Amino acid sequence: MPRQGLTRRAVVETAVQMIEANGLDRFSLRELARTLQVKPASLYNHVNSADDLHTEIGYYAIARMKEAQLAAIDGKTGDEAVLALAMAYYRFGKEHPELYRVILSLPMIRNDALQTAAGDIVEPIMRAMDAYELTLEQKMHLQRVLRSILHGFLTQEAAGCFRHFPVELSDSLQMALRGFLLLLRSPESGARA
Amino acid sequence: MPRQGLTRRAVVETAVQMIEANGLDRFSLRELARTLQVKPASLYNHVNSADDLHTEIGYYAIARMKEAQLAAIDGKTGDEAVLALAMAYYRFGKEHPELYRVILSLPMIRNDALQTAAGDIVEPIMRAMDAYELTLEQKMHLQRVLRSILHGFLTQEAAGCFRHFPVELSDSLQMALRGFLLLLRSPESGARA
DNA sequence: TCTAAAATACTAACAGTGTTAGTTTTGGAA
DNA sequence: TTCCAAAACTAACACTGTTAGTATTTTAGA
Repeated sequence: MPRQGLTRRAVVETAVQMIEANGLDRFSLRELARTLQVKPASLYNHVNSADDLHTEIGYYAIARMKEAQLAAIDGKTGDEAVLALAMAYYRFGKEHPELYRVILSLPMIRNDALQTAAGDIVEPIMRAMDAYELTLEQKMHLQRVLRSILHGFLTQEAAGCFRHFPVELSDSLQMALRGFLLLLRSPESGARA
Repeated sequence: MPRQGLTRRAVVETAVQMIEANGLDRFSLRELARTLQVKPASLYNHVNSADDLHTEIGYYAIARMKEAQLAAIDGKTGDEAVLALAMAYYRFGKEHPELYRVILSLPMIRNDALQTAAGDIVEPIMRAMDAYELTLEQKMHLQRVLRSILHGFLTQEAAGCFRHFPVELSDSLQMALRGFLLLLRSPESGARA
């Protein structure tokens, strides 16, 4: 049959497009194959398994997220950088909910590549905290705290857990971030902006 | 054929047992039917769909979680109550990771029953903040903040996002909670223990 | 108590999923 | 031009949830 000229890259990219358009739930290898005008089995020439593809999409998503965050903090320092990073993180989750779902469904434990991908998520946050006089250990704790806040907020908002209460979502997020800034300069973590 | 005497309740409970034992991923209606010594189609006499069962398991999980939290804050007030609640929330997520996954995979938007279930998650947190002089609106914001922190921490830890950094997990959590306590008594939220 | 109705379990099948083995076609390099 | 490896194919398997239609068993009413 006429060769489609598929590549691993093309497979991943159209998969991303389909997931962003129709959602992760409605995505399947068969639909992907149909879109690429190929039989399902042919995908296995470019991808080892559905899991493999899933992981690859995760790498792609993490790269885009890191990009957005680095761009957001560019030229900023201190609280301004931290807030800019936080909002960039939040915005990515809101604007690419399906890609964000892919990221958080990655089992980061499995292999080394995933570990370094996890590092890519951390890097912009660490950089945003550059200006603070904190030990590396403190920064690592704080980075976990900020990610918890942002990730928890995003996923609960997406799941609808924050509905039905007639108070502004953005105010809640602002309050959470204010708490993080308090932590950044609180005595026990020994920071100065 | 000999009737098994199944009830909706029994179906849900063995489903919970199977999920806690083998994980949510390995769970299926066919396995459930086999465990109950029944053909798959027979389950539909007690359950409308896999989704329906999933929702019912969610109710069960939320009830157990609420229980644990109310027990934890019993007789406590102020910071002590808040910290006890937070640790109970965290502990539930650690000890029942699969049930916790069921809870967070519930689309809380869908129907009214799920909305009230979402209320069950909120109630213990609101009660833990009883002693603080806060407006209802402030408490609602703060409740969202605390849930974000705890949920975000739990899911990222479970996904392995916190590995590979040689700093204590519990210290990170403690720092996050310290930040929340700071927020509780910060001027802008106008609280006093 | 006997009968009608409702509940329960069944068989058989469908459409969907990912995946594999084995086969054919194709494009490019020797 | 031949030959080989890559890429596409067909056909099938095992699994998923789900439905329609059919027995059987229990329950409720006359």
